[in-house]
Amino acid sequence: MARPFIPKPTDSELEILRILWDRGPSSVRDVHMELEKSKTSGYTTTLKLMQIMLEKGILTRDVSGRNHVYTPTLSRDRTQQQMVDKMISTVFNGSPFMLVMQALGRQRPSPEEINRIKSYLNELEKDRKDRPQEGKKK
Amino acid sequence: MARPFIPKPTDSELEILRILWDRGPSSVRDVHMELEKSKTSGYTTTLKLMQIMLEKGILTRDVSGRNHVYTPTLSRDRTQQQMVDKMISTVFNGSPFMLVMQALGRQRPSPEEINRIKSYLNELEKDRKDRPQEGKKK
DNA sequence: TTGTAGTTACGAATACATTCGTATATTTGT
DNA sequence: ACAAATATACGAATGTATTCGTAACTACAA
Repeated sequence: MARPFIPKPTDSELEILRILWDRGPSSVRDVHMELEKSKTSGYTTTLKLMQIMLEKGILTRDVSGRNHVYTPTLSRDRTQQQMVDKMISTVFNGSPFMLVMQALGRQRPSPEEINRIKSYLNELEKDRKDRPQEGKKK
Repeated sequence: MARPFIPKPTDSELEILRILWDRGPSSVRDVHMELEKSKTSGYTTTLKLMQIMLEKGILTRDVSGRNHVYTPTLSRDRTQQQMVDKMISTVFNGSPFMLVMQALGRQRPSPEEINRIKSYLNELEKDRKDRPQEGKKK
């Protein structure tokens, strides 16, 4: 049941993951009610998708109760990492920098966000000077 | 032949696009020779894929010469925009800021890149003060 | 206990992606 | 002009994603 690696989720599967990340562990019914707001497919379709995601190792489930409760195997953060990495290597020629510039250009960040990015950049600089080799801080 | 909209490229199609963006307009032979370095599939597979991409409107081609020469319909930059937008809305809860932070955390940017990001942020701030409504500058 | 509502399991239809074999067409060297 | 080499076009097999109908199961109320 433990898989060698978890395959990349499809677009439909990502919609379900998004709901589970937002809501926390949920039943098929819960997910489907949320999904209905943007899609027209039926309940058994949602069920089947989640069963397949279970097979793939994308979800785990708790079978003990009245109805099954599903949870994503990977955190949103972890999945973001994987997708960003893949995107950088395929579309951005391996340059995270280009992705950052592109994302900044998409929608203007708020003044507060700008400041948070700046202070993060400062930390990176400081870090680099302090410990040219290591990666960790604090 | 003009399509209402160009569909999102698949992973295989992205590999071909990457080559075309790097090389510029190319024949199937050119693309396939490049593709062979990382894949094992045959020449006619590459051909078929590029024909399908033509059908979808992802590529255009020049048929006048000895062999057909294909060109991406959308620039790398334009495609990057679309993919970044989609990613932000599906995985990053609609927040470009989160994507920026994630990308910065992936691989340490060089000091020069840090400076370029900073000066771009400064421009954004300046822009905002000068013209709180408009988007364009210069 | 039996029916009803709500659930999960399963099989199958459809659509799209990927792959290749083979047929057809075109260029070029002799 | 002909053969060999190289191109494109086409059809079909295979695999995966998406969808749903229907069967089987479960809890609960009457």
